Amino acid sequence: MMRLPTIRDVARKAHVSVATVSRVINDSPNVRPETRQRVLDAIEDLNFHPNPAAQRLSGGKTSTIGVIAPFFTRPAFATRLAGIQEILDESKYDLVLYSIRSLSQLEKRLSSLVGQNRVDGLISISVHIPEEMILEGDPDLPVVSLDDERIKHFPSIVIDNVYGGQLATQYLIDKGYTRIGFIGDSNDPHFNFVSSQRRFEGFRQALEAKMLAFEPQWHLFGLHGVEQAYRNALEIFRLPHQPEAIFAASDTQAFGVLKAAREVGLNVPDDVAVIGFDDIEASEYLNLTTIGAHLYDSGQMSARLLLRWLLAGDVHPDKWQTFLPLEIIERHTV
Amino acid sequence: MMRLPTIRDVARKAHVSVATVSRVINDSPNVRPETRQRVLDAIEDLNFHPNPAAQRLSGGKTSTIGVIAPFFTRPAFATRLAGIQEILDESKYDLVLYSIRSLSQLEKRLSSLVGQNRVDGLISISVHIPEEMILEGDPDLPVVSLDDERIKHFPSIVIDNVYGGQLATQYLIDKGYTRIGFIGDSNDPHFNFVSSQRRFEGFRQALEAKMLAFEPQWHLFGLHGVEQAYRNALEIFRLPHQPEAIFAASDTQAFGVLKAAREVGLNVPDDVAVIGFDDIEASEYLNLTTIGAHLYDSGQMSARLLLRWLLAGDVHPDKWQTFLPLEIIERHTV
DNA sequence: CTGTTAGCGCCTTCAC
DNA sequence: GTGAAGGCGCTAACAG
Repeated sequence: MMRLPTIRDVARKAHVSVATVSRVINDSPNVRPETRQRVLDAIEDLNFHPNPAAQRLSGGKTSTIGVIAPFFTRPAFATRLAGIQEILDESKYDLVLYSIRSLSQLEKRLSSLVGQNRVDGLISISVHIPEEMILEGDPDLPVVSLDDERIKHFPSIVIDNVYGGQLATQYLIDKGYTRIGFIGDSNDPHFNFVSSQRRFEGFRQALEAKMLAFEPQWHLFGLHGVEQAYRNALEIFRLPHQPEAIFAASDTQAFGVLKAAREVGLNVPDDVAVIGFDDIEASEYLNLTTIGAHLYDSGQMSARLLLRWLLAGDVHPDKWQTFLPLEIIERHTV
Repeated sequence: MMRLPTIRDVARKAHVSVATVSRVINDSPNVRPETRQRVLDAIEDLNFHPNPAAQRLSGGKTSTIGVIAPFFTRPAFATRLAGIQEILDESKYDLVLYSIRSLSQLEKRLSSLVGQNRVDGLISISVHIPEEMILEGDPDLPVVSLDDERIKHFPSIVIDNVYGGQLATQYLIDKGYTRIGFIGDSNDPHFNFVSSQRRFEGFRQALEAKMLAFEPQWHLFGLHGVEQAYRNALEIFRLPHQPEAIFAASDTQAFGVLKAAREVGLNVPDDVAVIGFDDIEASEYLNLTTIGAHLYDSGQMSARLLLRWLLAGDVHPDKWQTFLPLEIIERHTV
């Protein structure tokens, strides 16, 4: 197995200097068309590809974008990642995946990244990155935040969770339900996610606006996941005085509610209506009525934003914070 | 923003040569403990991290593992990827994600990878990589294949789909069902996946072994996905003479069957039983009885295998092909 | 055990 | 428009 061709081999073959070859590789303008063509031919003949490591070392750029995601905790993340992937795939950037399982791991990962010139840019999905670490350690690093309302110093793509909570609740109200329960997250131990709380806020506001009953025993919180939601829903369903509809802070939790309803023999939506939030893939299978959060699109948006930043050198102020459109996906659980 | 410290800065500070610093970085044995410590201290003081690009260029290694996956087509892939991620996360290797959408894109991607020294190793999920491309272009590239029965020249982690098909079918038979239908994939236009066909083969064998009815109109094939499976199942359910149970080649398709059953008012499992294959996450939400294929674990296994290969220089013959254990996950649809 | 030195492959002034 | 030469940060002989 022989040595890969280098820029020098190309230069020799095309009877030019390495500098010229470098120029055509980086399509610098100052090359006569015919020499350029000669070089191109040589490149073709030799099946030459510039060595990325050398380009990185010499140019100071990595052609790499890091994506930080709390991978395993929720299905929505994979969908967003897929959206990012699709966009980066068409670019010259490699996508390297950093998956984290806790805030402390996030910090570790960040300190191994920040100021080390390992990536040209970063996208963080859902986790709230410690902004000071970046501002202090590598203030010029382009970072785009996806799905974190709390971010301050970086451009972001966010869900208006309060509004989303109102939207879901209002939808239930419009459908004629007046006794509405809520199943959401207790404080998240690993990442301090707050979306559930914000959605609950929207829920309350919508009820208040209509002066509807707000029964504490109808609002239960637990660790995120099907299981906890299932248990909490069971508890609610065993109440003597039950709600007619339940708003779950996420689709996953809505599945738990559905499971509980099935178990106690409650028919959905006739006996109890259920609406979720996110519109993950499985929701379609389950015919879950939910709030669509454009997961895949938002991944694409974040990648496009970062790419433009990398290209233009800065981000247009209009794009600093963009709210995702939210929409009701009507299926069969309401 | 000042220059990052280099190996030279460390050398100066520790009063040694760069070679020595390099030695302690790569923990080479030939360094006196006290000098090593001195170097370590200097590294610590300067917060020095070796520049990966330089290491790659100089050492000829990339510290990068490429993962090739048909990302968007099926949920099972994301789960496997997550397993890989977890293992690589603990290693020094970066995981760069290559997602492909067709066989032709796979070839393009491969030719940009093979022989270009861009990755130290490759894991391919579910897609059948054109082995000659690698054998000819970069015979020393470590490649591990995950979930592709057809692979010949590389170590692999595979599902025995025929056996799995038998297992599912046998389970149905044991439960007393004798009239069993099948919903699977027609020929896959993008990737030539064959798992569905193999599972069908197992299905047939199990029926034959028990001399059970094999009704062509009970076996329908379509593009992979909920929708097609749903349509096909509807068709079957409208037959005058219906099966009592249906084996779907994947969980996703089983969801389509469930949806169809609900729609025509068939109760599962009383009127019709349904078993799937894979045990993806959503299956738990849906209480789907299925064949568990250890998706996450298999991702981990493939990563461990590749890591060992990278470390040891070769793979132990015993590990050349490992079949995943398959198990019946009993839930509520049978 | 430690230091010197020559690359790794490419980019980028700076001359011409 | 093109070439020569230095350097990016690190590793790997080769000496000593």
